[in-house]
Amino acid sequence: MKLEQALQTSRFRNETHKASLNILYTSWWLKTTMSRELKSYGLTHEQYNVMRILKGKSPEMMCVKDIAGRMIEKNSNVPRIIDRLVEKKLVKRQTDSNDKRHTVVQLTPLGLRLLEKSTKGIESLMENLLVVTEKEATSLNTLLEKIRQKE
Amino acid sequence: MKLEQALQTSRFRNETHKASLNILYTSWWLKTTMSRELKSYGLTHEQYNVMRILKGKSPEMMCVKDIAGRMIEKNSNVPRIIDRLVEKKLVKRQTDSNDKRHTVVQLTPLGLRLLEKSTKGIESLMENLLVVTEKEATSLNTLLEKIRQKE
DNA sequence: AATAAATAGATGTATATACATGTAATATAT
DNA sequence: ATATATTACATGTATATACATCTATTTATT
Repeated sequence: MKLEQALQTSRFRNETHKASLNILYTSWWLKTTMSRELKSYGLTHEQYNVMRILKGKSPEMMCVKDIAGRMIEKNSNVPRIIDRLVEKKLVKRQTDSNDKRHTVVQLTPLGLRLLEKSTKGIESLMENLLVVTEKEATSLNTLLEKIRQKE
Repeated sequence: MKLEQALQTSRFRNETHKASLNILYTSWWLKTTMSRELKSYGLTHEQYNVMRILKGKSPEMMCVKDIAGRMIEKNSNVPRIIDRLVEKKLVKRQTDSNDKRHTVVQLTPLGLRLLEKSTKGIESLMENLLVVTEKEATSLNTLLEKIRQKE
């Protein structure tokens, strides 16, 4: 869908302005589509993101700060997301014995199984949804990093 | 900043997977940067978005549904965002006399002045921040619309 | 005209974001 | 060694998202 149609407007100052709205809209669309799929596993996008991060280091435990540093949205309130995962017994949380300021977190076997199932769902969804060539994706990555150059 | 650095990982299945994370991250970055600027005017990104939409049609009044259809995030709870704008006397809200189901909304002179000031701030911020050529921006727009082709 | 269906939006709930503040544990400075 | 600063995290608050449900009004059906 063209952005003009999605936002029901064609008032863009220039292509760069349009691109910024296009990024925000595409991100919302992606997140929404993924969230709908994740809902069938009882997960939110953020809970899934935390679990993916934990999987990346497993079977090592990770502290809250390290998880937060890998989150897409850097202001995520990771302790609270972990609260919900603990309630659902998808992760285990304990105080680090070496440094009691640290809270370390780990996927439970239940969490790992759910992550694997949901990841399959998400990956097949994305494969069908996002039909661009590797070359186009590379070009997109380059342009997005260019737009963030003053980060 | 490279995505690898932002997310502290280099585990991407392929360029398309990386692109999806890149879109989500760039969107978060953009939104955060804009929100910081908008905060100096006492506005959230969503409140600003509603006000921009109202300006686009002013001096006509707009109903809640029409505003919602133009929002970037389609699940925005527009009545509640308007609540906050009404509290701050930035918009005026009333029932449509022709169809009492409709609530029509309009910027107040105060709202219009604040919008003009904040828009100047946002535009100069973006101009300095997003340094890509028109050509690159066009190419980015094309790729984002391609990635959403199955929308 | 009376009834049913559709529409607009208000409102409720769980979760998340954004950010401020509080608290305990550890590291650093004197 | 004691005081101070820093770090890691928990927790509180306002606002937003995502979605369900309720209510008032209008439109369509019979």
